[in-house]
Amino acid sequence: MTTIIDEAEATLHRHGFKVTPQRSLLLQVLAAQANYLDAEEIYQLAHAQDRSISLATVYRTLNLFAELGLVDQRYVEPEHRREVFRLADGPEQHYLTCLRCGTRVPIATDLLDNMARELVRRKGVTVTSACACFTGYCPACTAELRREGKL
Amino acid sequence: MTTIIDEAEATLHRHGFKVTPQRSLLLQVLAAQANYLDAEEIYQLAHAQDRSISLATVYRTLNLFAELGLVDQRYVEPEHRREVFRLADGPEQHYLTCLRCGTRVPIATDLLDNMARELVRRKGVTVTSACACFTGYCPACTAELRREGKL
DNA sequence: ATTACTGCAAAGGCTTTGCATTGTA
DNA sequence: TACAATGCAAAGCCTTTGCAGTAAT
Repeated sequence: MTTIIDEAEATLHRHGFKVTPQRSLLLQVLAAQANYLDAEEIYQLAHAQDRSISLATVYRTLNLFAELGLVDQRYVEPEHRREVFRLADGPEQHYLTCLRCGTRVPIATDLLDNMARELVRRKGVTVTSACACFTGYCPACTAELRREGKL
Repeated sequence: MTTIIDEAEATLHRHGFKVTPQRSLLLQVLAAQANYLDAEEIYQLAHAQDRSISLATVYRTLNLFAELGLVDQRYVEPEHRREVFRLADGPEQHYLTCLRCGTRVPIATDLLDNMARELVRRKGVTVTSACACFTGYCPACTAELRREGKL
């Protein structure tokens, strides 16, 4: 059985890139995560397993992976300045970030797909990628704030 | 008749902030623009009218305006790292940025509103702000690329 | 043996901040 | 007059890059 990691390494190979220990390690780290992580977080996780890996390599590798379509490279609220990455396994995920507790609530992708489709229909444009970031309150905090009469 | 600028200055005053020439100038610059501008662009426009204004003041002022709700502070593709600002006059505007010619195609706000509403209905969250950035091709480039058989 | 990849440290781009000065209220 | 706001320059934060050494194919 071929894993995502195997496939990714095959992609590297197919494009003439070398499969280095650092790249394998980063694939392994990414494969173990469901959520988007920033470069620093990815670096920390990798560094814990290989003390010699550098942040520069993490950045270079993530950018390479993004070019090859192996990872989604995005921005999310509220740290909108920082890039986050996730292994491209399934459809891109979008979130609402809770202002109160920081939770990231996933947004059903069909909502965004519908929006993109409608946009294409109405305007005659082509959509190649979309980024939707919502800020607000998660269900738990919404309920709590309502209880406190603050919403 | 009270202008947007008058109202903004009244807001400043009401919150105990001083109405300085720099703030008035920036309001004037922003009021003359329909689109989102980045800090540097705003600085250039202001600087043309007042050689002594500094970029630091532009940043501080824009952040203050954002806190007071006087401007929308956003990120747009493909310069997603750079903040852009626009006087908060009417609903927030979202765009699809054309990869080929750089045009920004406005996205009908009802699409995003619908999405936010559906999100609230399905998940029980509260949405306080939304950011949608689409990347792709504008209608003209979409048509051209189709003609060239590249789409 | 090549040529790409890595680590390190320095630089880059955008934004913020410390401090002395200026100017509004 | 008092305190906020400004300009300047330096620092901060995230990311990229030059270079010499290292390693994958």
